[in-house]
Amino acid sequence: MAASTLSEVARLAGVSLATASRVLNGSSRKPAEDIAERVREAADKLGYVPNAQAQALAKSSSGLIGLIVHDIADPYFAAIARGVQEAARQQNRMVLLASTSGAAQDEKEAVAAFAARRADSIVIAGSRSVRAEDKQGNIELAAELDRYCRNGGHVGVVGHPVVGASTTEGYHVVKVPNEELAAGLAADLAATHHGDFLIIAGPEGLYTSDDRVRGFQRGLADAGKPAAEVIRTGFNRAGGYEAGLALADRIKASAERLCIFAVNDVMAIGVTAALRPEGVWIPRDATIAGFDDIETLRDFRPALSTVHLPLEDIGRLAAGDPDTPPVSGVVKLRRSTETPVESQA
Amino acid sequence: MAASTLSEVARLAGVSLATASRVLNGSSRKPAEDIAERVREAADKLGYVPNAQAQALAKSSSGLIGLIVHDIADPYFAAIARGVQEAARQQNRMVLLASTSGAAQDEKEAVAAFAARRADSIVIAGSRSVRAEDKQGNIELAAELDRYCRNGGHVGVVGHPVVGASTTEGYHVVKVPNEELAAGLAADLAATHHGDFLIIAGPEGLYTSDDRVRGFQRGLADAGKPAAEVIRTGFNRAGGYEAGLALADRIKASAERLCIFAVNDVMAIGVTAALRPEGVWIPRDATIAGFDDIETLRDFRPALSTVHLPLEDIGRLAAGDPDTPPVSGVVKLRRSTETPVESQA
DNA sequence: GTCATGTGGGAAAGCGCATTCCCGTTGCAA
DNA sequence: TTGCAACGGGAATGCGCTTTCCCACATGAC
Repeated sequence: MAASTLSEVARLAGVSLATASRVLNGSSRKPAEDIAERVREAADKLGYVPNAQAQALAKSSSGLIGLIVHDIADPYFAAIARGVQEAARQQNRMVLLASTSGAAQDEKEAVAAFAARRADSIVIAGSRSVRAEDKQGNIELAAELDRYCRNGGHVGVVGHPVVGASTTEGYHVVKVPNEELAAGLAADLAATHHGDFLIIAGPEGLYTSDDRVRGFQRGLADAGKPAAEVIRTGFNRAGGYEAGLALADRIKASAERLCIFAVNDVMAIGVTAALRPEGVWIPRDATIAGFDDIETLRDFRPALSTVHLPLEDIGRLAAGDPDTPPVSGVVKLRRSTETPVESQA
Repeated sequence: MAASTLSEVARLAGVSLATASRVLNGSSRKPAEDIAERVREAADKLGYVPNAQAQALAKSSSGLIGLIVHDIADPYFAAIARGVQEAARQQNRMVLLASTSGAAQDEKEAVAAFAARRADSIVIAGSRSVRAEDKQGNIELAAELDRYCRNGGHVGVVGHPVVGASTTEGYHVVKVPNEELAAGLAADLAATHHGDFLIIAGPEGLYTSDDRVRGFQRGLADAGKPAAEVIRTGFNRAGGYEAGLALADRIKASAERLCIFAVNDVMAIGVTAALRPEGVWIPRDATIAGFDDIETLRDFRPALSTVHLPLEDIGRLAAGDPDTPPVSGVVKLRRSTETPVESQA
């Protein structure tokens, strides 16, 4: 049994298709109340559910908003997704999800799929990359996006413009002041930490990571500190863990406390997790700060110093919500970078 | 400029609509290679992207799979969402997301919206509830689902059947052995813990919570222990936090260590977070176990004893992936329920 | 050479709906 | 009473595509 159609409803109510349509879906023309009532009754009796596909086809507007993330189970993206979801809800739309694990090629396919579904707008979260292996993918992605925009689509990108995208109509970037905030974090840390700094970053070419590294270094420089050494690894917990493992001996051997900046929270957690079984305690033997202020991680101990980012707002902004304030982060210094009492003075 | 259509492609290639369709979208009839090539070239030149809406309308199959969660930012749901997403990818579909914060009324609307989009199948994650205030909502939800199934839709529900749903064709439940696993957890804990047990549960009527409570009590009984006191609170971190606050004094006053079972991990984390500033240390002053084994929480210290649930698999199963093994959880005893050395013997 | 068979392309009929015309009614002013 | 505008309902068209049906042609066997 297929779902009942509008024409069935119209027939049962004894009215024309047009009238039934006008009654059931908001039209500017309002049929008389008695007729409307008859139509509604008929629809109710048949359990009529309008076919959104057909509506979309007829009106050429799908009520869909596409969301592209690396991994929906990553709390960073999940938080953004929540914001997008909320904005969609307000706009009376639904969100279409695509996970791509960050490959530009996959993202291109996702954009094409969204375009095929005639999504009203597309949100791309997740860091852009200029790595060589992504070059071809980036070009194709940019072309696909460009085409989508020219066909009237709206695109919201979190963080950085898609590499090579010519800024066309309907394309907007939610800027995240990664560099400034990282600089701020460095400044705050430099105020109390007197030893070396070390940065655990994602792979080179990842914009978000690179921005944060640059900002942090600038902050250090402004504070009159020497540049920090940079270790490159995966942009996730596993990457942090690995780096932590590699670092343990060095920390234990050194007399001075090291201040580690991991370019995102989950990496910082990974570092901490690797260091702990090695007997390296935070903040006693080393201090560490992250970035993002992931909600699920706030109960970690030692509480992680980080930079708070309004991820939900970012999602809302990218989804085109006009009432959301612009992105502004806040440095949160917590226990993980506290200077222990015995080493003060 | 609207996207180019199939008929434009056909015209440019000098073939009929039918032929173009057969070339570009998998049909059983394969046009001759030279013609096919011409069509593909034309499509390429025009940047043709098939209109999935129109395709869906014509073949009455949308390639959409709807996912209903309470909150996509909750790591539990995010993990399930990842599984659903993967299954969708394998089936060459896209997932449509809806967050409802658990209200049956909202879920009903989400189902209706999915039905309107002619989603091929719907996955409902999140706990069902028999609370009085959800009664009406549940009835409507069941009716909506029933209608959707009769119209040929497939529904996968995580955990428990929707209250009042008559098991129709196309309706399947991914059973999660909450009760058995909770019993297993209780048995394992009872083997080493000799004091009282206490359960921090979600609101009464929430199936998942109730099952875990019942299972835990049964496990205690089987081990010859008296039933645990049950505290009811919110099924989230805030609920756990509140309960922890209320519990702190009692724990401090008591000479005996209490073993707390929070019915999910985030609640357990909430409890721990509330207890910590009160000077109550886990596992020294009390032990605690959770449920779900949320990935993001695995780096918490003390490591949380819990029951591992294959959340991604659950998502995959609910999305109708046939290759996924059935759900089986595992009790994970970790540091949070370890008996400290000084109190042994 | 004829007819059955098969092959491959095209015309056309929808899929379910919104919307533009079109036309019969009604209300009101002149 | 007539004329005109405003109103409200219906027929028909089209959104972009799939698919059935039909037909022209080529091929083979007899």
